[in-house]
Amino acid sequence: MATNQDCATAFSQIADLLEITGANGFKVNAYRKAARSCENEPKELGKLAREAPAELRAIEGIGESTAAKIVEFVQTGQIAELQALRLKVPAGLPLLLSLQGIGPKTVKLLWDLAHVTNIDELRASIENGSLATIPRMGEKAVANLREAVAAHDASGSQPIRFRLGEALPIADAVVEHLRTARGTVRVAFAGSARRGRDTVGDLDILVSSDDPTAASTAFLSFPGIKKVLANGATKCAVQLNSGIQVDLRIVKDDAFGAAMVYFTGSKDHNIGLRERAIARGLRLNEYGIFQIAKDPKDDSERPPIASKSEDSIYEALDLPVWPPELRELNGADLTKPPPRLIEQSDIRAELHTHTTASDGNLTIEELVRLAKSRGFHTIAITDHSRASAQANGLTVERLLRHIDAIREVEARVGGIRVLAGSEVDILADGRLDYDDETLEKLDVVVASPHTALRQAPEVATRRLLCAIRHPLVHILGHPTGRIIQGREGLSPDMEALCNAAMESRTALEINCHWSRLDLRDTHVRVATQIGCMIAIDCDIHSADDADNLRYGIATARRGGVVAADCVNTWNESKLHGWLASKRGSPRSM
DNA sequence: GCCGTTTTCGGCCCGACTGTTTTCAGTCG
Repeated sequence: MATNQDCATAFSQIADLLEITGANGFKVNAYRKAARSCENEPKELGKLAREAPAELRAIEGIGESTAAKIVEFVQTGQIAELQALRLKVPAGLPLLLSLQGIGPKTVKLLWDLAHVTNIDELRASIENGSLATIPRMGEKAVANLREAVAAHDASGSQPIRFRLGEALPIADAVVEHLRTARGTVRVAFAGSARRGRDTVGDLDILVSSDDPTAASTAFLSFPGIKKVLANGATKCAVQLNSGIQVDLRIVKDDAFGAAMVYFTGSKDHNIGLRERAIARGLRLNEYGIFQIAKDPKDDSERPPIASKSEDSIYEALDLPVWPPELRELNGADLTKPPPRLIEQSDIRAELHTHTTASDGNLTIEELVRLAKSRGFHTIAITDHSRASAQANGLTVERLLRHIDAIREVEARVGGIRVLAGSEVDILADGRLDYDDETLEKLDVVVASPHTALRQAPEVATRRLLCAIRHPLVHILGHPTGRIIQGREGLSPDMEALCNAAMESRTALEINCHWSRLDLRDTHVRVATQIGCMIAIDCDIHSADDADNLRYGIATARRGGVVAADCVNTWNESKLHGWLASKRGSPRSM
């Protein structure tokens, strides 16, 4: 079955092959845009193609031809045009596009004039000197190619992406490093890190300065630089020892807002803004919004209509200000005011934590004091159930003693509600790991899948529906069990899960750990559109885990979550009222 | 190939840096 990612990959491949064969650039871009649309589409394309193919056309960037290709792909497992292109172009050539500094023109040049058809032949032609004989291949160009091939040999062909929790601390450190440079006025990170994507390809840092040389010098003194990729008057790029690329742009402070819009992206959002500017006789670039001169020969400089702040750019285009996390390609009407998204400061409770009783390294009391220090009114202690033996899951007897210990700490510490809960395994067949009699003794039940994470989608859907509809379950924990760059996890029918969660008043978790972020952004979008309750929890095993909240919030914002949707933002009485509503007789305080 | 608040045809975001060339092509974001 063709997944959304499969469709995206197929369109990307068509774009690569067209590009190498010298096809029209706009056609290539159209396929690239179609690929991004497939990747970002929350609905299952396979299901749409079978049940409502006409709806494919409603997706931004999908037209008559690409819609037909999706249907063809779903029905036959292949796309004739892609097959035909593969016959025309040697199989090893598209890989060359992934090398740093090599684009389609160079690949075609290598193919036509040096008869290079794969990376091994490229390596050979570099070493035997034959490459240097073709046009535009000077000493430096050949040296750069040699380095690009070496980098590919070292890291493999997959472009390296960094998980948000790995990238943001580096972005913070670079920003901090530049803040003290002479002449620095404002400094911030932009790009996909600012948009809160679960992985990022590189970091974009923006600085406004009245001394650009001081700014770039400071940047190049950041510790751990492996290689300087570019070093110009307004733009620098380096690769750090960790492999991540960091780009710096330096602008005058007057242009900081326009530059932030530009470098935050996404690309498609920027194009949308530019098209709107053009329709109004304006021009938008990273320096501001400008009136287009009536006389094309008139190149005198005019001051921008707007440039200083991001808000001013949106205002000048008669648009509401879009939060970075929603500046993606999702067919959104830019004129429609975006929701007021949840913020980290809205969170008042943590409902998923582990102590030394299972696999955490904090005691109950340490966890409670941590939650109190964050100003929370409630914390739930939810150690693993017995099936998670590798995590020292609690037997029923241990659980009962644990509940007593939790009550004792709550009374002793005071000033915060401490809930006795459990993260109960959802067994492969959908049953829960404790019987109902045991579950009824708990204030909060988080039900999560930990094993059998390669089940077929239909089986996984049935399994998770059992847990969602179980009358004693409050929260479905990390619903797919994915580990970013580690394992795919389950692929349940998310719409079915969300509809059931809505009916049963069960919350769906966004697990904040940056290796999980599960639910992922596209799933959250489905959930908010249906109106589900969302739980945003740090799954705390150690004190540091509490700091992962920012990643969960970013994912929630990308999915359009507003504070009211999220049970962790509710005040004490509303939260406890909901928890108790799934119990016969609520515990009295 | 996609798309439409001038358009169903004729547009399609825009600028910086690098390297190879003497005015620009290619890549990148």
